Amino acid sequence: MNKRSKIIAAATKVFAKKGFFTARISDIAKEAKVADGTIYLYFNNKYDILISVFEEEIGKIIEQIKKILATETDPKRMLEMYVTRHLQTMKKNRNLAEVIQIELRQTNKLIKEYRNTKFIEYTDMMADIVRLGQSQGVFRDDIEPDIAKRFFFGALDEVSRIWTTSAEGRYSVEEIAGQLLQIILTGISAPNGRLADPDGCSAT
Amino acid sequence: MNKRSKIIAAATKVFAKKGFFTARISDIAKEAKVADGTIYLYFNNKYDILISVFEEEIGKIIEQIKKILATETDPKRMLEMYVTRHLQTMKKNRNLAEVIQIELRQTNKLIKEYRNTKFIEYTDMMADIVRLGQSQGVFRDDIEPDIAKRFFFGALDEVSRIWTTSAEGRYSVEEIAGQLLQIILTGISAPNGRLADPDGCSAT
Amino acid sequence: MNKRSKIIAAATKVFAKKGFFTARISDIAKEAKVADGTIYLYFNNKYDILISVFEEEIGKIIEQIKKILATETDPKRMLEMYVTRHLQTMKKNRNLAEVIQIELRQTNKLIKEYRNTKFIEYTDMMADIVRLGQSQGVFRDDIEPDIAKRFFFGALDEVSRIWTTSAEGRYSVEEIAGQLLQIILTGISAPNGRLADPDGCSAT
Amino acid sequence: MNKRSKIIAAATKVFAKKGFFTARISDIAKEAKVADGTIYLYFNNKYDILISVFEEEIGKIIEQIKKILATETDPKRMLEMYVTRHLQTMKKNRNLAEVIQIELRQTNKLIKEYRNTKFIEYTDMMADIVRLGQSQGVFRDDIEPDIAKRFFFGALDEVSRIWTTSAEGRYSVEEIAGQLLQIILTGISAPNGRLADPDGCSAT
DNA sequence: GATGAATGAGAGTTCATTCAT
DNA sequence: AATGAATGAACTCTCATTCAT
Repeated sequence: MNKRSKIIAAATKVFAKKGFFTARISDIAKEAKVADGTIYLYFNNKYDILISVFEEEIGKIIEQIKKILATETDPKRMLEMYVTRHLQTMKKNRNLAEVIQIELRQTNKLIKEYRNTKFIEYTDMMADIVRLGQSQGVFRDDIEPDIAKRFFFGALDEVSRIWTTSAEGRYSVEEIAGQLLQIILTGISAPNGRLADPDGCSAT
Repeated sequence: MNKRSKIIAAATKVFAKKGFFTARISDIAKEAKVADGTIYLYFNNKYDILISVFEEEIGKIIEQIKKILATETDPKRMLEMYVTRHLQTMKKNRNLAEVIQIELRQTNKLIKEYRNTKFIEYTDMMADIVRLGQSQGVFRDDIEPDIAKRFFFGALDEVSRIWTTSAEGRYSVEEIAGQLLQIILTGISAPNGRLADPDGCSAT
Repeated sequence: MNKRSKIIAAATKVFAKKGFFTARISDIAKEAKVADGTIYLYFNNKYDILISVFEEEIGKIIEQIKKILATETDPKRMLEMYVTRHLQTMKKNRNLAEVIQIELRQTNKLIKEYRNTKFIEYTDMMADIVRLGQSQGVFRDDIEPDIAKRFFFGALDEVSRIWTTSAEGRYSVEEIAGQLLQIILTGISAPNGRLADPDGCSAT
Repeated sequence: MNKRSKIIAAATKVFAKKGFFTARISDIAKEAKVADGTIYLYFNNKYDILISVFEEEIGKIIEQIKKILATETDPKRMLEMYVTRHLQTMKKNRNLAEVIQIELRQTNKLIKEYRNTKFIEYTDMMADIVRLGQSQGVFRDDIEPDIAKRFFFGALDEVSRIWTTSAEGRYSVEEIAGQLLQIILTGISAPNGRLADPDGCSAT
């Protein structure tokens, strides 16, 4: 594992634990087992590390989900995969989950010139699935894909905090994903469409 | 307007604009038109200001929504009111929206001993509405209220960012609320129940 | 008791407990049961309070000792009275003892222009006793009164810390005074003079 | 000279000149020709600097005096050496003298948990000399060594202020030491003992 | 490339002092 | 005369960043 990757991994862990501002460069250096100065051979400054964590780690998820979605054409199944995969990743890699949740909202304030394109790409995938479903007539036409993507991402993001907040961490990914999909799929399916959910109201 | 309220208002504005960490005490003081030291007559430290902003401002929303909900008994209408009111407040008071979104996730890291009870109270109101609907048979029984509350709050919170992010700020509260309720209500209504939405699948 | 005296008393107590720098004006105000601002009706600033404590409290001791010494003409007895009285006062009024010990050395650094005349007056009384004894032939001629006064005051001052330091506080004023006088009187008495101490070496 | 020593030296000088509280960290940094932050690489905080100055500088004196005393067995000569050496050091290193005089009394108030062990060690050396003399029958038995050590240290400490106070700085170490030893040795010598001082009353 | 000691700007907080009431 | 809320200058300490080795 090269130094850069080691630093990214260390930064993810430290940012998750302490938050961007409270984290010190020396914390990251210690975690990565390099000298403080070494970090500046690979990154311009503290913000650059944050952005890199984002881009690289979210980049990985995007690749994974893209690959999975490529094997599927049914919008409902695609949505199911997206949701399940997201929750799986977040449960497994809680540090990343924390970093996304915490820092996502900070970044624009910190670095005005930075457009978080990777993240936009990630949520836009969901909007695309919605559009696909609408064009096939399986999703309601009266849903705005750009609102829906926020709606779904927000729901996913907040729900996945369930594993970092201690209280209700007992739920499995499957349970959570099931509940979410229940609501989402029922909610956006075209009224006369065929629901993925066999409990749906399509049976006459 | 008393000094304390002036400082709370100024802090809300400054935190919203700059984020908690980037905001300087002197920024808040200048905004509130008081001396730096005056702030410490009303608050113990910077974190205390943050917590106070939260408690007081969310407290107000809770009061408002409680009052509204008291006039209504139909769970679907209650959910509608909750959603609409939340979005209205957030659109009107964008600073508060920002502070909630940005800082909500930071607070636990900063002040370990702080349990954000007001916020929990706020989201628990939604879990209660879901439970009420289930007991009346109008909401699906297979929805976990504690997961649903996260789902809905996350969706609401993320969706309301639409007004701070410049791009798609064109949507009105009514449009957004309509979209959300469309999905939510269809998604959680009992399959055999009568949907508020006339386009529902109940017609055989 | 008038306000000014109340403040002086409070300041003595607070300075003794916390030291001049660590003491806050509001501490003194609270102790004196007056408002912070009231203090500035009687004193120019914090340093002024310190100086006043000195002048007034040491002033009292000077008066007392002057009165006592007036009744006596034997230099040895006078020295005895000075020593005993000093130790008695310091044991009884530990706050004052602390203030003298702590602040005496600070004052010149704080206020360059301030000459602690009262204190000089106090120690000069001892030099005068020595001179008197020398003129009467009961004290050695080879002792410099100006060195001796420092010697004796330093010894007295340090010894009286015994009551503030917890360890060896068991000694009574009489014991300590006895020990000191033993050394001092034997030490400065004229070799051929008649010692107050019967164990002296005058017996041929 | 390493950085730590440079800072200690600078701090001694600055504390002596301004006193602990009035001294600013930046004064010490400037005097030591390092950056403010550098100080915190070697010391935890301002108090830590003060304590270190003490421990290190008094430590040096202890070593020196220990070495000298090791060459001597006569208690009277030992006392003479202690006194002379102390005064020599204080005259030469006036800054240290000031720091000891000023700060010695403050430290306990500042840092409750701090026991100034080095200092206690230093004064206890004097008590030991007294005990040794008593066991050899050359010092009076009726002197309490723990009171005597305070007596002598207080006298020494106050007397050495003579060189910082401008007025009577004309005296040489030898003169002052002579005067002190005159009083001390005469004062504590056993009545029937042979005095070091040939002018003593032993000659019949 | 790698190190980590050194830097110094900057921020939170305190508290002596003021002044409107 | 008395109050105490308000002020704002000043200080300690932190930590991102640099650079000589």
